[in-house]
Amino acid sequence: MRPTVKDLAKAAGVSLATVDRVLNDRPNVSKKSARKVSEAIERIGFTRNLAAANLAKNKTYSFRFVLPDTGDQYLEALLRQVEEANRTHASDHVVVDIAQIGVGDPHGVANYLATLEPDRLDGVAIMAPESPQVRDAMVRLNERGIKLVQFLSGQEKLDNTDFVGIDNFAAGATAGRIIGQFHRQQQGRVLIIAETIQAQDSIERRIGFDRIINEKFPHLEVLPSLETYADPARAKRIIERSFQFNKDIIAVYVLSSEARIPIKAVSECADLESLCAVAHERTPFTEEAIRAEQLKAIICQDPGHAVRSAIRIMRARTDHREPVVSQEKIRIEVLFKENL
Amino acid sequence: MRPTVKDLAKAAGVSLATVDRVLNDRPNVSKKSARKVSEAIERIGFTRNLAAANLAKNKTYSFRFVLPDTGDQYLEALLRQVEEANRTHASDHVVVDIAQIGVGDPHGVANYLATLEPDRLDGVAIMAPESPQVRDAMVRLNERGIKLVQFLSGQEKLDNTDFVGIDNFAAGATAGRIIGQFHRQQQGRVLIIAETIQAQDSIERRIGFDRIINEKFPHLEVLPSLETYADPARAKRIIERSFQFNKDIIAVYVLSSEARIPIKAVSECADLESLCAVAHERTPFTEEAIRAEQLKAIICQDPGHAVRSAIRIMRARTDHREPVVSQEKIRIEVLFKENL
DNA sequence: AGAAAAATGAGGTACGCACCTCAAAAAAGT
DNA sequence: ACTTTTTTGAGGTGCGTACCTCATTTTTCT
Repeated sequence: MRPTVKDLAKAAGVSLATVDRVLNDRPNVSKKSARKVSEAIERIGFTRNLAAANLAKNKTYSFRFVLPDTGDQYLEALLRQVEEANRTHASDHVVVDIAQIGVGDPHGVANYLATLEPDRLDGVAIMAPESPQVRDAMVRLNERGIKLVQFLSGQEKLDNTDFVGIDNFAAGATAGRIIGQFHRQQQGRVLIIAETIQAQDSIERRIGFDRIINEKFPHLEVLPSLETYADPARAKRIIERSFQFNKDIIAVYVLSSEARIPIKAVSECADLESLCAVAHERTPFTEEAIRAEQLKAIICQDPGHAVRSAIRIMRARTDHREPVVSQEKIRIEVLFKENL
Repeated sequence: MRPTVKDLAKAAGVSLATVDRVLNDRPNVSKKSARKVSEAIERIGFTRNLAAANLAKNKTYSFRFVLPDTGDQYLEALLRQVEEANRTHASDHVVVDIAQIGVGDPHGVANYLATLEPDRLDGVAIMAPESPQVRDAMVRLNERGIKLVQFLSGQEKLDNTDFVGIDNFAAGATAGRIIGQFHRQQQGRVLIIAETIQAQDSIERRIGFDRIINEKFPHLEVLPSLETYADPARAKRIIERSFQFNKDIIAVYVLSSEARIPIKAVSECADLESLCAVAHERTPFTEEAIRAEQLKAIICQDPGHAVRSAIRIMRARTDHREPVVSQEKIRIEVLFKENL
């Protein structure tokens, strides 16, 4: 049988009340008693029954995902996953909700974070671009005791803060590997398209991509990144011009998570099927495109896994447990038509 | 607040005892009362607090993984994952253990399964090759009330039984896609190696592989499967002969989960780096090989995810809940050097 | 109508823990 | 040695559920 607090009290030679004081950091415990208890914990291998503890505390975990208010398909998938997680965890006394915020306005995000109170919220998973204000607000959130997860976003990693997401250098390198291997003997140029290259993740992917192409596939020439600014007309214009000036484009790599605009623009001025196009994130659009062999590969991170991982981490932190590292590592998935 | 049994009793207009009788399938309940209770459950959205229930029942879940006793690296990884899961779930009143059985002997496996008692074991995850005896023993396990998961194995899927693993047709097709795309304009032959083609998963992978090569990359010729029977000397002999008779082998696909023997044999009679070699499962060996670019891609299923998934499913079934389908789907992962 | 059977309600105990009070003991300060 | 402060122990209550007993009511059967 697993030892209980009673066994622990007996083993430590103190009363239940003292054990309780030690376990829950209550005042008025002598060093000697504290030591006796911790020693006994080690000796008999006591672990608190979290279910019983939460029952007694009548605790419900409350977590929030702070996400951008853009409307792209990847974000929609995330929203769905959060809602699903909320449903499936409801029986677990875990409540998850969403706040969508204009991430274009770092000040607004910071203000929002400043309003969050630790008595009503246990943890926050934040997806927002790097910015000093937000960064600062996050540090202060942490200080107020709200557990923090940097979620899928191209932020610099804070100390003592968990991160859920992929290594974007590696993701870019993977794209480079695929495009390179598909064109081992064929010379040509690679078109790179991003929504904006201000985004940290796009920058990192680009670096990873360039590195492997230069090193392993130097017969390919990587063009400067085009920026669509999420504007279809602009995308069409600049991509069309690129194809005019570069007749030997043989591959396309879309850095950003919203592939729809760039891929549509490319399809209007080139024969997409004969190009080797690689994009990020599985969305209805990219899925359709890979089925039609317009995209040759998709590099993605499973949003469901990401959401669940963030929740598990916030929960572990709230319980003062360590998250299980191996489970929380988000893999860089590569999808072809066959393993969708 | 979440409704409790008390709220439920009040809402149904019956006593706590009657609610208890309904919830726990105890006798002596009139149809009318049963109906009143179930109606109230719907109306107020009652869900049993599982944590409290398990506390009251003092329940520990007990699950067992029945695995082959072969010593290959993939199996070792599985064993490690099960042990890790056992550690991390210990605080959850979940105990997981392992039985390793000579799967070469279906009779032995069936006998073993017959000894398992439902009062000491809640669920079993079985990894064993297809065989009528085993199949039968599994059905009877199910009848005795032990929850069953078909685990990563090339068995025909039983009705009313959960399966954890990948679609091997799709896995083979993915291998075909990779090899095909890497050699779009280059003619040549593809060497296929299996431990034995009796194994259901090897058969399925081969079919999936052939299908896509024939359809999309007909300039590649797929050779008949070689069988190593896990014997390095034999592997070397037959592979050497294959390379002698077929000078234009440009790719190698290893069907089985143990890639070490075939890949080593190939490396001794051909220049592995210049071939496009694809294998299954991430093991220390395949990882090393892909780092050295001897393997170009690995197709795998995350053993950690598989183990955790099996446990979650067995647990859900024991609680009479439905598993969360989306979370339990095992992805076909594709690894390159860059996204290891 | 009466007896037997079935259904119901009221109440208690337990699970492992958190949190509370109050009296008693031990330690610290004067 | 005395008072004050700190520490300790004993005990209780509640979280939401399972499981048990027993008396009482309702239904069913003859």
